[in-house]
Amino acid sequence: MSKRTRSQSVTDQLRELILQGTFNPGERLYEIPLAERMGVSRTPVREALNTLRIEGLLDYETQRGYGVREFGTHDIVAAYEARAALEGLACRMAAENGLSKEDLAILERCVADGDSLLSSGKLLPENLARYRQMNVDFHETILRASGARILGDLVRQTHNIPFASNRIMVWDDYQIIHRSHDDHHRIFDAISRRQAKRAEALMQEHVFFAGQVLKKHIEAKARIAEEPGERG
Amino acid sequence: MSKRTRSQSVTDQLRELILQGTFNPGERLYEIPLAERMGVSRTPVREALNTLRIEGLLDYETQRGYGVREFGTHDIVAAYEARAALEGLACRMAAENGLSKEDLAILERCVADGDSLLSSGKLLPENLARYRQMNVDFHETILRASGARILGDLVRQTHNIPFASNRIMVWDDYQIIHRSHDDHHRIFDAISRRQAKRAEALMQEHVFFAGQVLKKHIEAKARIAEEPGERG
DNA sequence: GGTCGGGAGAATGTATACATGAAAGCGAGC
DNA sequence: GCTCGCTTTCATGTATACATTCTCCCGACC
Repeated sequence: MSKRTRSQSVTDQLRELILQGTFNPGERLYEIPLAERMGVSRTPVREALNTLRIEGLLDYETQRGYGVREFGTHDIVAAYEARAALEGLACRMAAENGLSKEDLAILERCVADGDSLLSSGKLLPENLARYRQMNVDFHETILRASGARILGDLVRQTHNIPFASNRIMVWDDYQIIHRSHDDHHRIFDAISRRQAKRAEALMQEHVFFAGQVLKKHIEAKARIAEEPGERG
Repeated sequence: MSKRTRSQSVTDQLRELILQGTFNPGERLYEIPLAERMGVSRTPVREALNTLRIEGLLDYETQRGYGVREFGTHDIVAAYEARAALEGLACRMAAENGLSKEDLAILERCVADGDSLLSSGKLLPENLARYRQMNVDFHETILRASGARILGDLVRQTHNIPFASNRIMVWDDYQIIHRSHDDHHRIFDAISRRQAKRAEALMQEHVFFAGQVLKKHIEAKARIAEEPGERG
């Protein structure tokens, strides 16, 4: 593919580290140690820090440097609500405008691929990556088909929250995945028939629901992590 | 206030230049001429270009530099639709959570100030800046009161489109301004009474309508600019 | 003993030199 | 005459040296 600069590489690495929770919330990030860790000079590191600040992952104060922004369940839910509103809007616009043959084919393909991957009654671990890719393709195609580049830009930003990325999913419940893929069926149907309002409502609910699932997942995890210490 | 770095200063200057339409759509921006023009080295210019790229004002390709992104009426309308969805969501969340005494007081004050500035039956030119500030305060207070920092971040991005900033308004029609301020009255009422859904709908319409007004304004301008040449 | 002020150290901000890669023009060969 | 490829030129990418400012600590003065 296309060659990437050190800046881009460092940005991606650092973003990944932050999204994975490598750093503590509020932890300060110093340029020089980061540069040494990444094996580059301060220049690409500074560009990466600036980039991630604008993407909303870092806090910054003039002459005082960068710190990892703190996120709570509240922020994650809000990000999903925003994403639901934005993707719902994109879905409506796409349905109103009508999709190109090519985009319709991509969506149809996504739906069919999902059917196939889920046909065994569960999602096999070796199919995880393909399912995830299918999901990303589905959503990005609709965003693109909306004809409004800004919507994609904004949605991408809602992924820049730890745990909120569309690459993160709760995989342990087949029922939930199945329902989610059923949403795709219905969204595809609504878009094909140019039922704009229905398409919008379906997409809103689809994304909102994913956020609720993730929220419960995180809260359950937090409960498990806390409980062992205390006892009744 | 706080001291600003050259990078921040250059970023703000450059953003302003682009939003004002100083550069032609698609025009390439070279680092060295820009640096000379701004009286700084390439370093702050590069940071500014990177920042504005992420903000969505510039296009960029590796090893090929930056260009001014092209925007059409379509993009502006889409930005307003996105903003309507996001601010509507923020408004609903604010109404659901309930506002602090201080925030309620700010909104009340904004409404009263607007009444006062419009009481003469028109908006005097010398009151323009104050009205504009009032409008910004009103919207930002609600965004803050939503409790979701990401919503403010996203909305700010929708302003980063030429002509789409909340600082731009169509001032030549008192009726429209009056109606817009009447929206503020009703939004304040809905938020005070914790009528979340009503607050959301009002804010959506408030922003959407502003976008439509702006669209007509731009189209009218374009028509005037083109017509003199042809005669039928 | 507490507080204010100065200085040392360190981190960020900026400039500049150097490296890398892209694009365009010129020349040679087909 | 056209095309391919080399070379030159210039813009971007990166490293590094230097400037500025913040922070923290220590000492003097109240």
